[in-house]
Amino acid sequence: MNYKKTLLMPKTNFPMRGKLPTQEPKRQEDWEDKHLYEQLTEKNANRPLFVLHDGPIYANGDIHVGHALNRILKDIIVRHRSMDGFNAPYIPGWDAHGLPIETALTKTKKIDRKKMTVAEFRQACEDYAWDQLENQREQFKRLGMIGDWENPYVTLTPEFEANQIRVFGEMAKQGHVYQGKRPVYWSPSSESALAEAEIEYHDKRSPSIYVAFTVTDGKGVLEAGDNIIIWTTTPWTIPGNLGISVHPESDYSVFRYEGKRYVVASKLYETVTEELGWQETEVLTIVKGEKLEYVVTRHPFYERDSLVMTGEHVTLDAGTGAVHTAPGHGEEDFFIGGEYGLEALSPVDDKGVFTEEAPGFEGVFYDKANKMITETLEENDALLKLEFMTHSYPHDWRTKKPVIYRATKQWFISIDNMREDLLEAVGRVNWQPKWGETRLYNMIRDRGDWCISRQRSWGVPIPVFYAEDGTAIVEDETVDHVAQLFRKHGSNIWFDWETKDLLPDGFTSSHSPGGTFTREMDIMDVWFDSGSTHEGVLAEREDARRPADLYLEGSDQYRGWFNSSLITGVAVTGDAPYKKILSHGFTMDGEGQKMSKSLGNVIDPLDVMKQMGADILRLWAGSVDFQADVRLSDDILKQVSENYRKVRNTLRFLLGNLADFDPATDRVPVHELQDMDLYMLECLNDVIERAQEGYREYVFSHAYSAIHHFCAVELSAFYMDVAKDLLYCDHVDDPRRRSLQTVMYDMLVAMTKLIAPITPHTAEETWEYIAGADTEFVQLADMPEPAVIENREELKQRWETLLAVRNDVLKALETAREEKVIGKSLEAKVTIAVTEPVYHLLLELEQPEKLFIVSQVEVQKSETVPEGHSAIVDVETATGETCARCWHVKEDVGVDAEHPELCGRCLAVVATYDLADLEA
RNA sequence: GGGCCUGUAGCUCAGUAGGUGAGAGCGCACGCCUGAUAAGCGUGAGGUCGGUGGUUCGAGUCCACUCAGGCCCA
Repeated sequence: MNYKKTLLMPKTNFPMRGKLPTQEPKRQEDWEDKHLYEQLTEKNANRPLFVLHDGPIYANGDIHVGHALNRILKDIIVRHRSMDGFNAPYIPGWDAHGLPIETALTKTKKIDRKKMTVAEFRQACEDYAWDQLENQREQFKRLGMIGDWENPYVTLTPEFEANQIRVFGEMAKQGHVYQGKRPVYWSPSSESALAEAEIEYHDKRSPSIYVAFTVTDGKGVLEAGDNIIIWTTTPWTIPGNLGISVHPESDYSVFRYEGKRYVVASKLYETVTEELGWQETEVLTIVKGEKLEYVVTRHPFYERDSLVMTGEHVTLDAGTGAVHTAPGHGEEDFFIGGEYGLEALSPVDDKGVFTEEAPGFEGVFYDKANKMITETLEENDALLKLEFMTHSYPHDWRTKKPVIYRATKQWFISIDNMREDLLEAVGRVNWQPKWGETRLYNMIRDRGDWCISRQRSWGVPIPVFYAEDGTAIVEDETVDHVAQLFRKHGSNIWFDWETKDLLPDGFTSSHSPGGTFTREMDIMDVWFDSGSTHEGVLAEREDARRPADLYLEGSDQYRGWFNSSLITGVAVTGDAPYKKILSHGFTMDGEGQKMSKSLGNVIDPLDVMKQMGADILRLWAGSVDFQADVRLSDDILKQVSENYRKVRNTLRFLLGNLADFDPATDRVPVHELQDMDLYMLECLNDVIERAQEGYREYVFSHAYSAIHHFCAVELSAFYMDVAKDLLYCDHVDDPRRRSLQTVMYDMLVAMTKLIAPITPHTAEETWEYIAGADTEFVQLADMPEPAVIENREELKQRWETLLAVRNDVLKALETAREEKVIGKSLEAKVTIAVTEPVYHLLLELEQPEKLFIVSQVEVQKSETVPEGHSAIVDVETATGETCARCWHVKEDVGVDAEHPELCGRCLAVVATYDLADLEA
């Protein structure tokens, strides 16, 4: 007869394969329909708050794998903390202002900015931003993220803008805000500043000139009358020249030509003299660049000094090694000039025409002035050579005309007067990894002032008014008023309303006797937007708190959000807006190289979710050491899928074998558990402790490996393999079986909870199948507590010894298999010789053959065992008949005539079943 | 060029405060099972711990340099 029907085989509808790509979206809909997030916050309402403050994502484009990594990590934290005794809200954030949106709009959509007002254009930007937000929101939800998706924070909302204005006002009040000059890309043809992204390079024909600057004070290194030679392709910037830069580490040659002395970098001496066509030159001496610092030369045609400075930016691959420096006409020039206290002289107006600050050239277009200036240089005997060359030069991407560097008035945040406070605040923050502190510290220590002006449209206006005499008005009264207006009407009014309507009623100023005012048209750097989230979100919302417990972003944000938030936070509250910074690395390809379209090694998270499922991507994120850079490739995903399968099948096996187990009635108390089951409960305790520590300390890979290792090694390869015989063959109510199931049930519940933060879809799916699960969603349950077990150490040692014996048995069985003595292990009888203490352990086992999954075991004492082994194992064919039901080879098979194929044990079990029922 | 970081088996990770032979899982190879079956089990082969040179009785673990990657600046 077929006794298979009398076996208690695993029974479950939990599918072996998850079909994640199609199942996950349904589950996500279910979460939404049943308001899982609201249920969660309600349930945790009275628990301590844990605020993970979300850094805003820029509202443009599809999410990439970096976003996915960042947000999955955050979701793991939120989900875990929510199950670990905290109220952990998640408010997703979007950065919705800024140039990329302007660019996307003008580029992809057919919008002609020139035909619309600023306010209209800004409205178009806002519409676009909301569309992008919607798209990204769906993609994040597809990742399985839990959070307040209906009420995210968005930097373009009136409340947020109002708060941002207040941050600005507070900083102004404390004297951190000032107006200064700084060179920016300027397009005379558009009469506006351009961003880097609006520049394209084309070939341009330019004059190339060598100019001599005569030394007036050689500082004991050079002689008055010596001539430092510079080279430039923009003669028109000579009126703005205030200095000459040399490299401190390079050598400079002083040489004689036709009675005059000249200076160039030694490395370029040959090329320069050749270029100038000078022969019979004579090198007189060589000076290191740093010695030339503070040498004074005379401007070639103005009555003013030109100072020699040293800078690392000076290169020796072209020119003379002495660089013409005009702080108002170049970024590097500006910075080095700043170090030496030079002003950003920029005698050019909006149209690119020289002002009276450039005597002799007033009213001349800069490009036209090139010739005049060159002639003036020649008249002053300073021009050594003129020729023309074609080179790559920045152009306005819209008008295709060349652009220039021009210093304009900008608003700055002064870092100098708050640097000490910032550095101290850095010291009070908890950093993970530890080096984050050094990194941000160095950055704050070395950073210059923060230029917050942007000559753009799509952003928060700088709330400054100007009086008739040009005085800037930044007062509490005006700033607060603007903030209130923005909160009510949005910031578009800044561009729509009359200036007087933006000022408080009856506002007057002694600087405006006529009572008229104008307003600043620059907007704020978007880093000011995101840097204000602690005010606009943490301080504003009921479900948040400042300082946040945690900020978690990619390591690029030390320069970005961590930085800007610190500055505004310290200014507004006196301290950092975060208690802890956790940072993650970047996602590289399988070889550790950065992903790029051209290399074709980019992995799209949307594809991964479509093909494998969000839980696979999440499991990847949970498995890697994210504090350094992480790798992602098809092979890595394949491996993650394999590991997922292992965990999933383990859960499935547990479910299947608990089909007849009702925890309410079938549970066995801990003190009545079989020893092996108790040991496994102890193993579960271990996993719980390790996984919990991994989650709590933000080392998810430890939680992941603890869970996976437990499934693969402890459960699948050992416990469940051994348990099958008892589960299948024993009587349903056999206490040994119920003991097993009790532990398996606890394992199932605990494991489902433990995987929930990383793979919520799979966890919730499993939860649905668990009989007696007391919450609707596992997310609403709490993390498992380790069971109370006595003599844990002793228990562990006992079983570790037994498992070591088992290893030796398995090896011996494999050898026997190779020698064709046996096939499956149940065909074997093993003789195990062990030392005294182990001998007793084995004897204490009621049925040692179960542990080794063999049919018969004989235990012997041995004085010694070979080094590295626990036992001497001999394998032979078991004696007797194979029981048709339990497949063990037994001597007592056939004792009952009615069931000649059964062993005594199976006979007893079968006797309790109504076989007729089973046949039917 | 500067600041910070990473580099242990094909892959993902462990390697405690320097000290018995460098580990795990996955993958791979070979085999078993066919009562977890597009599953399960076993055994095995894989590493000059990026490289070089030091410190030390002894270094994957400390120091210097170097190579390769990465983030942020210039």
